[in-house]
Formats: sequence, C-alpha cells, structure tokens
Amino acid sequence: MRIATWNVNSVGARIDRVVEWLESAKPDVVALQELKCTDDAFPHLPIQAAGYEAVTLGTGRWNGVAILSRVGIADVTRGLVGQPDFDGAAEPRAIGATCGGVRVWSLYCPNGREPGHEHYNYKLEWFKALNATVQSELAANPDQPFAAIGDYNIAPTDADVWDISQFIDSTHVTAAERAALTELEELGLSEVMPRSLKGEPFTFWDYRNGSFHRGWGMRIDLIYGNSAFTSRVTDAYIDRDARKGKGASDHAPVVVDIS
DNA sequence: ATGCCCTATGATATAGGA
Repeated sequence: MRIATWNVNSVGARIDRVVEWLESAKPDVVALQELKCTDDAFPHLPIQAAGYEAVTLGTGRWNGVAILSRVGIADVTRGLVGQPDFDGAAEPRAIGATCGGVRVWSLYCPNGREPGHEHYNYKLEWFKALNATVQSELAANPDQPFAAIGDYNIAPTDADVWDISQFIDSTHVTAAERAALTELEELGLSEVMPRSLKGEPFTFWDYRNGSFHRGWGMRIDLIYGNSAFTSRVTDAYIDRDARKGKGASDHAPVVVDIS
C-alpha cells in the first residue's frame, strides 16, 4: 500500500496538479494540508473522478486538512484531544481516519512565526494536544499500524535545513520544537526517513528568492509511525519533481510504501 | 535544468506562509 503526504498550498488552485499527481504516483492514501477552502468548497468531483473518496476539515482561507483514499475511509476523527484555540477559534489542522487497516492522521502543525510569539506558544500547546491524541490512539489499538504524517513545521535536525546559520532565532529548529518530536518518539513513534530521488532531501522550498533552484530548502514534511507501521515499510521517498515548474505548491509530496 | 512569491479575501491592500 502506498501512502503520501502533501501540503498543496490551496487545493483549489492546485487541483489539476493534484489529480495529475494522483494518476502518476498512484497512492492509495493521501494526507493533504493547507486546503485553504471550506468543506463545502472542496473539489470532491475531480478527486472522485480520479478514483478517491475524501474526508475533509476546512473552514476557509487558511489551514485545512484532508485524507484521500481508494482503500476505504472509516472512523473519521476531526481535531485533536484538548486542541488549543488560536484567536478564539479551533483551527482545522488535524484529521484522522482508518484506511485499508492503517490509522492515518493528516497534520498541518502551526508555523509559530517567531520564538516567543503568541503563535509559537500556540504551536507548542498544539503539539501537546497531538501528543495526547497519539497516546490515546496507540493505547486503544497498540497492534494497528498507525501513521501521523503531514507538515510538522519542524526540521528534526540541523541537516534538515539548507544552512543552519540562516536560522538563528528562527522557528522550526528550536530545542522546544524538536523536544515535541522527541516526546512523540517516547510514545512509540519513529520517523520513516525518505530517500531523495534526485537532489537535496528537502520537502519545502520558499517561493521567494529562487529558493528552489538555489537548493534553499527544508525537510519539514514528516512521516511518523508506530512499530506496527514502520516494520512494514518497504520504501519512502520525496517526489521533488512535483515542486518544479509554474503552478507548483511550495512543498513536495513525501511517499511511503508498506507491505 | 527547476530560474528569483503565492493564495484567498465582502480584495484595488492585507495577512499568512516558514
């Protein structure tokens, strides 16, 4: 079974590319982030025409997550256990579903903006809610394959950004953010490292400053799984080609194959 | 080569992204 995660930066603006990618990569399950649309506006018709059903959580202009599947979607959960509000609202950043026997979460973790910012504190609180959700689900079904995949907005190590000296006093690389990943690992999750098909192993390149052709990228779209999941992994890769050309998302898909 | 920002919004600027 092939599972993928992709921050598409607006599913409406990207729908043709998304459908084209589904047809070429042939994933069975896809976690999408940054839909930037309401549930009502989600483009179900072209997704269905490509052979997938979709469950979504979207409120409009910002955020939004979905899971696409051609192997069934059951037991859909929207939001996290104890998820914090931001600016008085629960943002659409997490959706979980069981697809083909695998429990999958599509995650769009908060950015944080800058260390010490209200949004940074929200980011750390959000990860506590993710931790509580993962802990609860792993305890309920310890033998079921479980994958928490998406845009984590954290680079796990200094090697996961193009130049760590550019990240002094920046989010995505702080000890507190990385500690949130360590705490997920302490629950029994571990990261599936994707290989790079060609070029540097990043998953995001800013639109600005020609970052993509300069190799100024970051690896922030991550695959975490429990041992029932990771023991079945046969391959994982970053589809960097999907970042090329006009009309691309600023993120590349990350794909994992399991037996 | 992949080439120097993009998206949605009660828009004609602004917020957010990372």
